[in-house]
Amino acid sequence: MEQKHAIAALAALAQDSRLAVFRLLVRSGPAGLPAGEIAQALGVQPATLSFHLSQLANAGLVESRRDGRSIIYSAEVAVMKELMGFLLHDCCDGHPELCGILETAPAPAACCPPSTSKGNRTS
Amino acid sequence: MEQKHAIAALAALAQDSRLAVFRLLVRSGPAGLPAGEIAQALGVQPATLSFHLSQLANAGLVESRRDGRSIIYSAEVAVMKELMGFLLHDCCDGHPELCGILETAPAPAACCPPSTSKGNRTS
DNA sequence: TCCATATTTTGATAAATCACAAAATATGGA
DNA sequence: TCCATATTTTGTGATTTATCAAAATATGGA
Repeated sequence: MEQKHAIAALAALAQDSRLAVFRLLVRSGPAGLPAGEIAQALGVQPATLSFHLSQLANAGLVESRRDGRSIIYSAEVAVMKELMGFLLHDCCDGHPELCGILETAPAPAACCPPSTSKGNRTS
Repeated sequence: MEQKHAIAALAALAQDSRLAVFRLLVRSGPAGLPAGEIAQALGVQPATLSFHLSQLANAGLVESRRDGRSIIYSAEVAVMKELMGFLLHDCCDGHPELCGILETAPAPAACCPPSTSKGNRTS
């Protein structure tokens, strides 16, 4: 991932409606959601949502597929991983133990806490 | 982490100079770098850099400490982790295996590839 | 105290971004 | 084909953001 692409992704997420859209799509997984449902769930007008969805799509954070009259959007989680890698690239100049990022829960764990255990507190 | 804070962090990173600053500080680890060196390394004017550094600091992405006449900035990697967790919260509605995020290298691994092993099997 | 260095703050202009309304495009069914 | 539904595109005004120059603040040493 190059800087230009990273900026596009970050800028796409740095907006209230778009961040909400993305997180909603992350929750809905590969199945995704039609634009209409997203608009309804978030209470934004269809035209405004469409604007934001295209921003997210241009940044590669969501993908779309048509299903009849609806267009289903879903999150591209892999791009998020790339973004993370880019942001934290070569941390501590090859001595990652210095920043302690490996010692505590990594992003995926924070992302997907197992629904079975609730008493999950990070010390 | 709340949405407001996440937006602030994302917006702070969604800018060329600031993203470069942050990644430079990630590389320099807890030791950090004085503002002057950052300005020189990136070729931005001190006043402009100061503006960007305060944006990053307000977002909690960097911290500063004084060392004589210099002010040393360093990256707050922990905040990045929180941000990741927030962005990918409850992915796939409790079925993270669906998006495959757990199966490949997580963000920290991408961040800090162990210098010893390179065998990274991503399908 | 006085001066040089390091950094931040202020002020102003140019550019980018957001939200809404209205019109346009695409699909499915009668 | 014609119409209703779903989504996108276009146009506009208001807000935000980035950059530079100049002034202000803070620290260390003579």
